[in-house]
Amino acid sequence: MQHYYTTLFDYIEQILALPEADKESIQQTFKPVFAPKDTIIEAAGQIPHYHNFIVSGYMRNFHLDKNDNEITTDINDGPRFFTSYYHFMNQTESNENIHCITDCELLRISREDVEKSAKTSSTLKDYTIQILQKHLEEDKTRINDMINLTAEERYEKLLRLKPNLARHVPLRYIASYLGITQRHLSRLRKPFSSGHLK
Amino acid sequence: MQHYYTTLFDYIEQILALPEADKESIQQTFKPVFAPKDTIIEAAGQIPHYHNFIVSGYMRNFHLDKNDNEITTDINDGPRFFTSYYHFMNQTESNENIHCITDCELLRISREDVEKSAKTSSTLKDYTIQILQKHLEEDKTRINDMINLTAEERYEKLLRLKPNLARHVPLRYIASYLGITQRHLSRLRKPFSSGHLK
DNA sequence: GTACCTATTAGACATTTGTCTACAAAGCTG
DNA sequence: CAGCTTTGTAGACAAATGTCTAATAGGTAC
Repeated sequence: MQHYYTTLFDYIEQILALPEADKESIQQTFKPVFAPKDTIIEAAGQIPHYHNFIVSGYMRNFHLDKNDNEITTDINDGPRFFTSYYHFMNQTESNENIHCITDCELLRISREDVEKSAKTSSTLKDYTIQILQKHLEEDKTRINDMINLTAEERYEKLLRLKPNLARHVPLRYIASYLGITQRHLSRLRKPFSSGHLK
Repeated sequence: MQHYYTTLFDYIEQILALPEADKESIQQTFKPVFAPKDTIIEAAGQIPHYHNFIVSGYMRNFHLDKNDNEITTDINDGPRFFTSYYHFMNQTESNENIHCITDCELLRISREDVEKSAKTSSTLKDYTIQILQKHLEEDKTRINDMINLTAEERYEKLLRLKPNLARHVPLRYIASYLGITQRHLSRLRKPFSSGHLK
């Protein structure tokens, strides 16, 4: 299980130095979990129990709209954090399901252990701020892309930034994530499929 | 100028208790500024100097696309913070202009004073985390709306949540913010203009 | 007041995207 | 292998949205 932690440490240390004491605290509070494909690790209508770090694998957020269609609002792969953060922190009912699209290796920490760590670690808040800043910037980029780019450009960009995504994530999730129908994504993919993509 | 600070204190205290010492520190580090209509308080291509709190007035973020068209990515009114936060914190070059659409009353703090406050205030980080969480949740809602709602529904929602906005903000900014052309917004507005809107 | 802006609306037409439906390919089960 | 389900593709048409252009209305300067 050690590679779970080295992945997390590497991820954090890209942003911020991580004192040895914090590493030990992380090893005690973050529990490794293997979630097989199609596990729902947090369900809509419930208060999120854990803050999740994806070591490896693909996950998504989704909810049901008024017609019971699944709306996929986010898709990501490890390594990175992936949590209904606001509802986890405030312990309010989340409206989103967190779904393992593939087998996933996770590290997760409970709300109580976050509280405890906040008392012992002097750097936890700094790290939290950095992560929130990073996610905020990602979301701003995504909003800009929704405003500026056509559906085709958004799809092209997604392929460019995450070339393996289409190999692991069903297209209907990707279509929803891009804000278009599956019919239209299929149309957009046609030019790509002849040649450089198999 | 005291109403500037009471507005900020009220805003913060909706979220978190604000010790008297922090109030004093805020009065020393946040400077009141009156920015007349059409002031650009931070320009694209430069490192943001200040973290801004809008006491009153309407502001927007915009940048130029490849064809030199203005893209408005955000519009907000006071009271709230309004800053290119990521670039302000990391002191990197921002790609966005911050523009006062109307006369604006602002409180702003320099990067150096943020550093200083971080050392004296024990609650600054907590407050930063809360604000970031709040803004992150707002952005997630906006992404969801871009995915789920039609242009008409987004416009209707904007009118509902900010009924005064259309009275103070030119429609071309609103169109860009909604991710549509001005031509199309004009089309959407037609049903509204007969009757309940003057 | 006249001339000149700027903001907004709108017609005509093109393009993008959605809806509904059907079908084919791939995977799963017994 | 046969049957079933899931996933992706696609035709035909409709609706939403963009492009280009022009027109109108308000405000501002002189």
